[in-house]
Amino acid sequence: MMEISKTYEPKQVEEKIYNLWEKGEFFKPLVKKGKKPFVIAIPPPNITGSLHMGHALNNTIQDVMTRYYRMTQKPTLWLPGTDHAGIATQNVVEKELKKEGKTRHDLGREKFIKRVWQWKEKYGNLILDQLKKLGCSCDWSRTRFTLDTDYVKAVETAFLHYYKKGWIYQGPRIVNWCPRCSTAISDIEIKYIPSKTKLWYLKYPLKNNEGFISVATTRPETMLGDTAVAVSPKDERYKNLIGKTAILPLMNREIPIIADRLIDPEFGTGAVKVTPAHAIVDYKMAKTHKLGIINVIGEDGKMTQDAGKYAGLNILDARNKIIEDLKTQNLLEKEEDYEHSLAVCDRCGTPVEPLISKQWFVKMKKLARPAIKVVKENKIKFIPARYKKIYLEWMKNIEDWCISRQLWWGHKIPLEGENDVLDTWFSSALWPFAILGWPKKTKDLKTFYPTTLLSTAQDIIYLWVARMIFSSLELCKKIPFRDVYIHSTVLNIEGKRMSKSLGTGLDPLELIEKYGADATRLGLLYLTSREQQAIRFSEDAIRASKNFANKLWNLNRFIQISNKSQYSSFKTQKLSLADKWIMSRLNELIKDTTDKIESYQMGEASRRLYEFVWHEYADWYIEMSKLQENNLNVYVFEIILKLLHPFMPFITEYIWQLNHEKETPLIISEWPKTDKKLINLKTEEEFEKIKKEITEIRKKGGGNFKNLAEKIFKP
RNA sequence: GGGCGGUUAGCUCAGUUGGUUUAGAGCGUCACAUUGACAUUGUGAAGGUCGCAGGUUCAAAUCCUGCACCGCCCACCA
Repeated sequence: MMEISKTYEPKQVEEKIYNLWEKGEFFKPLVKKGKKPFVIAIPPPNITGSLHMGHALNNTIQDVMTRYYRMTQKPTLWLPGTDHAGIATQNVVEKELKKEGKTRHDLGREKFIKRVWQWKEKYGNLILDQLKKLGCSCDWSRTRFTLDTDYVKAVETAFLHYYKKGWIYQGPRIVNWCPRCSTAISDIEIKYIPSKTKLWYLKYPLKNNEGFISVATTRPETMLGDTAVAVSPKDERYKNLIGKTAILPLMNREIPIIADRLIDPEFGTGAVKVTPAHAIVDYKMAKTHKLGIINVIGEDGKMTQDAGKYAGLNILDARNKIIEDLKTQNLLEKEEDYEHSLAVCDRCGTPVEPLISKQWFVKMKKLARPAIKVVKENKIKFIPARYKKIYLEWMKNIEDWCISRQLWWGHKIPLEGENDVLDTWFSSALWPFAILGWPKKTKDLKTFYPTTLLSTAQDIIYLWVARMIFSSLELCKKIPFRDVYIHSTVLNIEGKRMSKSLGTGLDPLELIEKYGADATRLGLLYLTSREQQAIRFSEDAIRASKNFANKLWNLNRFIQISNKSQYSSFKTQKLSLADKWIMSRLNELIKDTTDKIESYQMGEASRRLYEFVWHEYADWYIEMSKLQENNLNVYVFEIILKLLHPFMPFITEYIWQLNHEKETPLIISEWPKTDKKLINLKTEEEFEKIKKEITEIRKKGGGNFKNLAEKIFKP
């Protein structure tokens, strides 16, 4: 090592160092007897995905934890992989086909699936390569995919297990239907967007010419399937109408007027049309009041034969026609502008159509009970703790889970003659144990299950976290993980969600390119704090971290080229006040960093490290070492490299390698231990006083440091 | 409609169980500095009635109540 460049160049270092780690197989766990392993199953990114800021943060967090525990010499395993992502992937490939002027039906099921696999081979590992650029130390030899042969076995086993227990049943039942994806979707795959529409007030004549009852609706086209009118039992206005009969206009069908507590007397006229086939609440009322159920909208989004003369029309045309017809019959009382939340498909944004369909469901009651218990009793801990309440609330009110999807890409439902596939999340729910070999009793499963930590985003708690918990408890009789860490959402500087489609996204790979992986990682963490629900991304933090990397680089340069002698061994009796001070501060730092990492306060840890390295070690100790006979520069610096390694793995390893070429690489070196005897608050106080005196002298424009130097440097 | 988080220097954020006479950091701004690494630097400075209104306390950015604004999640607003 002759010449070292004046600035740190991440690009020349990162790939080289990553290859060195992979070659050395340091990402594989070293299993030692009697040592409890630390294990993370990665939230498998969709094969359609590319790294976004949320991934960058979440995987940095996981890598910090992994690298830290690896250095504490625990057997440490971070399991990677990808998710086949049913709807998402199918949509992407369908879009590709569309460019060729084809639909999936032109290809047929078999050829289409083949095509998706081709797509997967080509692009499916892109995101894993991006994780490598970030520095993630996953055990790539254990990479899994949710449609691997073994994984398919696991899914089948799980399905049959539930089936044999009688917990799986088939509809018909009302489901959320996406007409564009032409599949059922679950409640949590819906999102709501604000939408401007009209509220139409329709007049339904009462039998025997006794007048009218008015109902308000945003969906007049569904009236064709009405089988009742409902009012609140508390509503005085309608008391005498309950039990009477109304005539459904346009269809001339007699329908009862019922009372149900689900009706809010404040809304509209207080009377509501009941369409059990096309509204979830109405379906519930139909069950309690034993009402008829009439399908007037089909799975293709068009009016069915039961819609009479409107059959075959699409929804909007039918709506307009019906409004027109009601107007001519003088049955439209009024219409007003109305804003409400429109339910749309989370994947494609198409308005969701609730309809009756034959689907597969998992009964949730019995699965939920133990999943509530383990969280209530803190067998599984949520961090931040507030998510515990959110989880429990959802689990307590859980509905049966619609697990069939009318897609081609996914796990086929094991049953004769079934064409449907399973909800992607049914397979993701098995992730932490399926990737370790379940249902086979593998060595890995025995050694590494249950896992230690699940780190993920808050929007996935129900969709995924909850389902892993009940699946594992039922199928493995074990919790899937001990801690659930919910990281902050990364917003842009305006406080808006980062999103590619909104143009508010920022590509972490560009940041890595521009500032280096270490700076990207440290900068992101620097912005976070454990309890924070959201953080605003600011490129300044990444830029500052890049400068910090450079500072570290130059600290090394200085230490290497300075010809000061180093203390060969560390002996307390010979130390100067400055030495005692830095040792005291250093040992406090070791303790703080350790505590903060273990309690998921990585933002705090990174800020603390930054502060110490730059403003205590560099600005004071290194500066003073220039005046002192012997010093502890190297000793302190090597501990700093270790403490920083989980946060900035590339630069720390590189510097370490420059100085320790043939020794143990930093990645598997031993995490430093605190020596409490060296923490001395009196020394620190004394030193702080001198720092203040020096600052005062500087303010006055310099002066004589001789007396102070005596105090500081004399051993 | 319910639940939750936030509101501290121009910007992004710290501030541990309420208490070291001047509330911290990074970025930005200003002044000065090239004397053993780093100008991606060093030294120093300016900049805050801690969202608003009450309350508890000897003492509140920190606890309580109400309100406002921003954001997130949930929900059967027809």
